[in-house]
Order: sequence, then structure tokens, then C-alpha cells
Amino acid sequence: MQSVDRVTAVLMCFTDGEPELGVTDIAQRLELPKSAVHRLLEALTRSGMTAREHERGKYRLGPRATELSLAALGTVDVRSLALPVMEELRDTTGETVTLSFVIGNQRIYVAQVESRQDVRMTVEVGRRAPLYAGASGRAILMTFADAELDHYLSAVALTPLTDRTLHDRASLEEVLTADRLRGYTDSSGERDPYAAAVAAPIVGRSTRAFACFSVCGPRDRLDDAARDRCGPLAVAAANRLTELLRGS
Amino acid sequence: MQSVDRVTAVLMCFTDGEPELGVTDIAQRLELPKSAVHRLLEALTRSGMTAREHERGKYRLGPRATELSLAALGTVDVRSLALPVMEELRDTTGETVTLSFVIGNQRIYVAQVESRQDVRMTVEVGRRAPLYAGASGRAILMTFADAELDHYLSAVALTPLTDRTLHDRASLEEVLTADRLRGYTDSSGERDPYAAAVAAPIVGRSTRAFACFSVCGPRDRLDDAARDRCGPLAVAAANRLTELLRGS
DNA sequence: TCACCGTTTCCCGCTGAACGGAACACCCCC
DNA sequence: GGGGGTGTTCCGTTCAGCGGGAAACGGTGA
Repeated sequence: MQSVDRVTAVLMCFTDGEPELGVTDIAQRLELPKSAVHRLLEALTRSGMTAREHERGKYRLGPRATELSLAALGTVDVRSLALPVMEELRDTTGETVTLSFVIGNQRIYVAQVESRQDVRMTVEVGRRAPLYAGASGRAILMTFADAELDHYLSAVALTPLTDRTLHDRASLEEVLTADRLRGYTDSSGERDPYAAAVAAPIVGRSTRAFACFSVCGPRDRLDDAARDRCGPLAVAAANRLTELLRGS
Repeated sequence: MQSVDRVTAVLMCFTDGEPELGVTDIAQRLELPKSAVHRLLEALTRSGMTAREHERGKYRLGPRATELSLAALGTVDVRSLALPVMEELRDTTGETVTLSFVIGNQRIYVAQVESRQDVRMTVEVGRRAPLYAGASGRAILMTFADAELDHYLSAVALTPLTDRTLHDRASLEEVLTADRLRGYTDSSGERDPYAAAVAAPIVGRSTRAFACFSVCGPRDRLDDAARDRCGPLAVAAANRLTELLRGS
């Protein structure tokens, strides 16, 4: 059914990192006539899957999509899917592996798999942390679109947690730019003076991460060379979880 | 467009609390011919919005729906929407109000608005708790379908946290049955010997809660009469948040 | 093992829902 | 005022999607 394919394609456009899209934009992405896209969006808006704030405005996902989302995520236990991937990453790297979710403009540890070594990092599952300090938070931040990042940096005071925390906007943006290129972030002594970590964002099809993995341990052990080795492993694990979530 | 309406209607069937549905079931709910529903589901499954495990099996939401969900929820900051509702509930009841999310088979405090009274309940935002102990957890459990509840009770050891915690299956199920009728749960001394609470589940359109509100305070103040008064207020606040999420 | 029941799948003639090109309307900016 | 780009509307055309009904399938109980 051609219509079903088109509905799905239009809705999936909203997962590409931009929450608001126009008729012409979607038509170009999907190589469809504007009249067809317009007709689809009008019908989707009437049925609640998309919405827009005013006439001639851009479209966004609507209340029915939110309701569908709550149901869809209720049936997928992200944490259960993640645990085996985390165990594999822990065994490969030898360090503690954590999973954090984004909630608002903070992140929260929801699971960890601890290193088997006697000297190890342990985090307090349930603890929240800001996004600007440390590898995990920045792994999420680096997936933000420019406008979103700008909004975040305007809204949040960059209070240093240790004397190694990046807290001025310019150096933060510079670090994020570099991190985007390699797909992971790293930190040493930013949230805890004796800890170091690498982290990789976890995305759906959206480019905006909803969670991240980190590999963390004592600074002495997770030195520059170890972080260089662990970063790509964290990226691979994050990609693995994304595949599992997609059901492929 | 008739097809768009049908696609939306079919997808929304999956938000009614049952994660798996058959052709006949959906056709009956929507009063559509089975051949039409079958054609829609086949097309939705090809495009990834729905999926099924084997031929002739039931359908469920698919990987594209999961991806769409992550994008949709990324644009709705549930916590920001909730805070004004929680403040209003705090002012009406005089007690501390909390918001918990479901993560796996536990819940986690994500926000609180504290009572203005000097003697007050304070929770540790970020702390996790089981679903079987206390008003908040049971507010979530009571929205589970029978099969899901059965699965939960089989999987989780009902370890008492205080000597008032309900920890045998029969009395838990009995309490849940009663709570479903009135739409909220209450507890006194189950997780903390000196605390009492009422809690109401927060749902999308799904009957399975993704979060809950609680009103909590010292047991002496939140006695039977106070809990009777606060329960319906918590239910109204939960419904209010659901409306806000739906964008109505 | 077989019959029954309920569900899923498939078929096919029909028609109006959906199609897309093009023109129009609108808005922003120089 | 005009250019550029986007959103909206129109309308003749056509085939995608329609639904009734039959066939196929699977589970269950005697």
C-alpha cells in the first residue's frame, strides 16, 4: 500500500534530528510532489500524529505520536536489551560500563556493569548529572543540533565540578566539534578527580541521542592510550544497541 | 485521506494496553473489514511500523515505531510539563508531591515539589524503588494487564522493606484490585516506617502507566482521612498531565 | 484422528480516493 | 515593488485500495 509507505516515510522524517519540518523540506527529502506531502500532513495533523502551532507553520510530531511512543517504549525494555551489550563491552575493555538516559537537560545512570578488577569505578545508579561535565554528558550534547545546543548553553550555568571541568562555552564547543568527528567523548578528572571515561551516544534513527554508554575507571589505568582504545569499542557497543532497538 | 486515518487508528490500537493484536481483534475494534486491516498491517509491517514474530502470528509495534517514539519523546519534556501540575497539587494538598518514571520493572523519582510545611517528606530524586512496595510502585502495577502482572510477580522477589510491606502475592493482588476501582493507591509505613502516601498512575492513551504522581508526608498527618481526601486530587493531577501530553 | 471453530489470508471486480502538475496565495527580505 | 521561496488549492485522471466472501490454517477437544 503506497499510502502506508508514504505515511511511514513522512513520520520518519521527524526522526532525523530536526523536530520541525515544512512541506517543501519533506517533499525534497522524499522526492515527492509538494501537493502529496501537503495532503499527507493535513491528514496526519487531523488524526493527531503531527501537529503545527499556527497556519502556515512548520509541522512537528503530535499528541497521537506521543501516545504511540509511550506505548512503543513500554514494550521495549531498553535496559534489558542493553545489559548483554554492556557485559561484552566490560569484558573487552576490562573497565566498568554504564548506561545513562537523558531526562530533560540532565542525564541519569540507569544501569552499570562493574569491572572485574579489584580497583574499579562504581557509579550510583539513579544519580543524575549535568550534560556539560564529563564524557557521558558530552556524548549526549554532541548529538544536539546547533539550535538545541545553543538553547542548552544559554539555559544552564556551567558550574565547574572539579578544576578540570570544562566550563567556558568556547572550549566546550571546541571539544564537542572534535568529539563529533570521532564519534565518542572522553574525560579525565572532570567530575571526579581520580576518574576517567570514554562515552558514546546511543541514538534511534534520530541523530539526537536518548542515552549513552560509558567505559570508566581510575585515571591512572584509563590513560590516553587506554581511552584511545576504548572509545571505538564504546561506539561499536552503542551502534549494537541501536541495531537491537531497531529489531534488526 | 481515508488511508491516513486508518493507519493512525490501527497504530493507536496498540496503545490500549495490549502489546500484541490480531487482524480480527483490530477489525472489531475499528469496525473495519478484516481484509482492509490485514492489508494495512502487512504494509505497516513491511515499512517497519509494526512487526510480528512469525507468520500467522499477532502483530506488535515495530522498530520504526520505536525510532519514532524516541524522537517524539525527545521533543516532549515530560518533566517540565509536570512541574506546574505538581506545584498546584502540592498547594492543594499541603504535602510533598513526587513524579516517578517506570524504567524496566522498577521506578525512579525524577522530580519532586516539596511541601511548604516545616515537617515534610523529602525524597531523593534519582533513587530507584521496586514496584511492589509503596503507593507509587503499586500505582504503576495496578495498570498492568493480568499477563504482565503475572510476569512481574514471577520475576521479582517480594522482599519486605518494612514490617508493613505487602509481600505475599495474594494480598498484593487483592489490594491492587481494590485500588483499580478507585483509581489511586495508598500506603502507610510500607517503605519508610514514618511515611504515608497516595499515588495515581499517569498514562498516555495506553492503560499501562509510564509514570505516576504521589502525595506523601508523615504518617501522623497523612492519616486515613487525609489520604481519602488526597487520592482523588492525585488522580485529577495525573489526568491533567495526560491532557497536557496529548496537547489538548 | 477428525471435526469444529475461529482466525488469517487471498482473490477480484469495481470505483472514488489519491494522484501530481501547475497555478495561485502568502510571506519575508532586499 | 519585486524576487524568491514556501504553502495551498484545483482538477482531470487513474489505479490503489476497497470489501465481501471463500479458502487456508491452526488449535482444541472428543
